[in-house]
Amino acid sequence: MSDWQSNPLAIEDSIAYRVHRLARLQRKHFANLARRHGLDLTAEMWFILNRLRRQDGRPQNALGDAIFSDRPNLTRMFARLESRGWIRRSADPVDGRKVLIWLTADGIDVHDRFSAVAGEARTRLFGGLSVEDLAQASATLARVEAELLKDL
Amino acid sequence: MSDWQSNPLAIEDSIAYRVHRLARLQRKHFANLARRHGLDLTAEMWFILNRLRRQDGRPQNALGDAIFSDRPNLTRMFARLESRGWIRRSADPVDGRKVLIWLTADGIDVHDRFSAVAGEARTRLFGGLSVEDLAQASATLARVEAELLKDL
DNA sequence: CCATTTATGTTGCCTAAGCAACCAATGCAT
DNA sequence: ATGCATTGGTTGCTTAGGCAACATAAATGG
Repeated sequence: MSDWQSNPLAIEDSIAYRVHRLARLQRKHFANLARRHGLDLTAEMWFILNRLRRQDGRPQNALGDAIFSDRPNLTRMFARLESRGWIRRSADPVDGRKVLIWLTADGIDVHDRFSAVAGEARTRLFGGLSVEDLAQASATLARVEAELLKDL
Repeated sequence: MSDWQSNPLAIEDSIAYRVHRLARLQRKHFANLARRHGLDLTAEMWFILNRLRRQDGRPQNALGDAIFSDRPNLTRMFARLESRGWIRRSADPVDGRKVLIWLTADGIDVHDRFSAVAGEARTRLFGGLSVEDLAQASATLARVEAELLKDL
């Protein structure tokens, strides 16, 4: 008997579906939030800006770790950020293969202005949950993530 | 003090990042699994096939509920499934606006053959976790989802 | 030192998703 | 019954992501 018939729980309640939906809802929510603040900024761009705000002047390849973005994706992402004027690229004087990424003044400004808004949104979304619940959920997801990484 | 400086936890550990990464890893994992079984099948297609296996002959619009897919997306998704020969579309004799979606014999075959594989993968990914942990994580995510839906 | 391998980035082609605009069919309200 | 709003679907434009192929620079090994 296959479980699309026998599963007493709707498959929509499974973690896999939930994660899928949640990722899209987050993305949408973030974009709307930014739009309401007059910014054409996506969640992914925000991840990158966050990363760069902590440390820039690094080759593209070293900046995708937070979101496991692959090289083609990073190339295009940085092209978009550059077209918005938030980053600039420079050749690595030491290694001719590398392209170093720097936040521009505009990029820093966008990050710092939107930082408060993002913080409020986080509070609104996660503030109602206990620290224990969040930690437990995060730990469970981390274990699934580890399992997924095993198999690529 | 903004939290990109003060947060003691790496932002990569936050639920938002985790959900984002996990969704992509799931998607990748599923596609690889299908490829290894000789199928050009994505997780999203699988969600739809699952939905149709439970009930087909319904208008497109009624079939996106499981993943909250919007109409343009469904149109294109069904076009891809149709090009693979797994579904067919027919005009609704009662309401000229609607397009009814049906699984073909091939679609049913793909679903039923891959169902076992998907089940094994699920066991591998989630089998190591206790039912309580999974339920708790799912409940926590459901609450975040509810919060996201409030704000659109 | 030269040939081969590796590292980095880019491009092309595909799927997925969101948004806005549009079309056609239906329903509704006066 | 006609005009108007609503519904269902499609198309175009955009971002994001995965994969394969490619170009160039650097490292490595004989």
